Amino acid sequence: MQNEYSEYAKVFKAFCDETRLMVLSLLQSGEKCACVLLEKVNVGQPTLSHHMKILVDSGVVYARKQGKWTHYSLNKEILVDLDDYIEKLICCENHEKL
Amino acid sequence: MQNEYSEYAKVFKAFCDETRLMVLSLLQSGEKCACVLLEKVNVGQPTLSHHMKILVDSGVVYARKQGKWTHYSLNKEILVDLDDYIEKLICCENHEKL
DNA sequence: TGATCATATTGAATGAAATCGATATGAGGT
DNA sequence: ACCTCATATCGATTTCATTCAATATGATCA
Repeated sequence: MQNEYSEYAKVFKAFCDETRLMVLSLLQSGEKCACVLLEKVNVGQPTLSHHMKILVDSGVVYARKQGKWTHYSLNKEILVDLDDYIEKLICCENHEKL
Repeated sequence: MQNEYSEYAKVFKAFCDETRLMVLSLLQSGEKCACVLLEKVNVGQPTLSHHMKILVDSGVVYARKQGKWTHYSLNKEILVDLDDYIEKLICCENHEKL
């Protein structure tokens, strides 16, 4: 099974972990650098870095390097796609292939 | 960290697996019994049953028993909640706590 | 009540994810 | 060149998920 579902499954994986959900929520108010995120989240620095990698690889978050810092922000386009995906599920029995 | 994020993380976990995404897509056109789902999905019967349990426990899918059969359908209310959750992330820097 | 069918559960194996301490990288400042 | 700071990677450990074969449950039917 190597289809479009595995693509979406990968994106949804970004949302499967509470630390990552918290990061996404923090990014909702705008771009943040890793050190700011680290203050708010209850994990160590290597663990946060691991989660940020998952978020970036899934496409949900952008990384922008500037000097020593890495600034993260939401990729709102992919969030709109996810929103559409879920809306199609909600939309009343229209028999359209997802 | 035992907060609202872990609640949503559990719901999003339903979407993390391609087999489960395929099931959700199949349910989009209406209620289906497990035997119908089993025909379409590339896993064995116990594995499908395991996935259906995850979907039901997360609240994304309803199970209705009728005689020998179990009929599954989407819980559209929780899908609307997810939709709202993602929309709040998209919505432009409004500083509202998620 | 015994057979059959649909589904659930159990137990075991294998694989993936989360976490952390230690260390590496690489930019800036002295 | 050296030191420091921010972040990334590595290696190991532990925990969690996926899968299947085997078996259990429980409804229907002969």
